[in-house]
Amino acid sequence: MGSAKTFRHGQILRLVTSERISNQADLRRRLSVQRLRVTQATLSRDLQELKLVKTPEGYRPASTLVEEAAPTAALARALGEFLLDIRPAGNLLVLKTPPSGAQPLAAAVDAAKFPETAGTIAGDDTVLIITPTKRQRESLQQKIESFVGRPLRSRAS
Amino acid sequence: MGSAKTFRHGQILRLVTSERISNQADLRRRLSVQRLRVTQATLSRDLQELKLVKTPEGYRPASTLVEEAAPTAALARALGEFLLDIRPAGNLLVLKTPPSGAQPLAAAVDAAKFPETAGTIAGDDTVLIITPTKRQRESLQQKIESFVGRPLRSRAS
DNA sequence: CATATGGCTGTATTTTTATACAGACGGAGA
DNA sequence: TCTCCGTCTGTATAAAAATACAGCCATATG
Repeated sequence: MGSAKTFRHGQILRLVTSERISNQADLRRRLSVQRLRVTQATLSRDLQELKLVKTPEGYRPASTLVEEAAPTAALARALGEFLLDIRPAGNLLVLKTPPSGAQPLAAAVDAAKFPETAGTIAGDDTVLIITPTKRQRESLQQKIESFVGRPLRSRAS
Repeated sequence: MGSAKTFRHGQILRLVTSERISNQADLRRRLSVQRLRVTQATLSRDLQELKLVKTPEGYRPASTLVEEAAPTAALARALGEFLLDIRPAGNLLVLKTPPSGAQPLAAAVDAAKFPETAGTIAGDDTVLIITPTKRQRESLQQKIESFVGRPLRSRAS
């Protein structure tokens, strides 16, 4: 008998793909229905070996975690990659990027769906963000700056 | 001041994408370097809001978890999708699939690298698995059947 | 056969994460 | 202004997960 573990792994995979199992005690209960009695410790090891990670929706194979992350994650990446400068101007916010960086950055800003943005326009190395009021521009600017972890060139008001 | 949380989220995203952070206490330490002092409880909430999940390689945005799962996970899926019947024959194991299902199923079997398999041959709707001995075929068959959660058509010996 | 080795598991415990609860704060409206 | 509400956070605790350690069993080796 050396296939008990393999068998159990198969059952675990079936269970987690077919129903929502939110913790190891849960998994243990489901398995015991199938005459598989093991301890939580063993399941902890099993889940690691199967590369299943715990998500709010239960355990998932790492590969199928294709759901969208919070859009802010993409924005943080885009800002880190493209943002050179922030230039506020009344109710407008101008973001400078390297050549051809504006489009992807603007896309990320759009995806973040900030309530302050009335609209964005992207050129080649410039993104223009339009907000209804100066106050909202300040709010948005503050948020965007919070995503940037390094100093920018200038930010004269 | 309502952007403290947003700022912290940005910093967290930067941290987890740039370095390997293996638990919340760790994250807490890194943040405190940046003058951000919060408790573990807050970080637990933050990570949930940012949809970051804990993996052996640190916290990751759910979307970028593109690494390969354990090959058995892929096999379980492939079996669920393609396997119609298991037909043992001495030291051979024949898997029947729907039309054009054999190639992907065989690929998954190969990837699983069972020690019993001497080789596999895939036609259009048939996978032939060759094992050195009948005993090994039985072992492999048992494993494969363990991955299947539903009854199959026949399995006459 | 006797001993050694490695894989697998359970027990007991530690470590990590989630949450119940309450307080602080700011904004909206009377 | 005062009160109500909702958001955010900390404290304390509960819940969940990981792991140190030991034992068991099967196989390998002399």
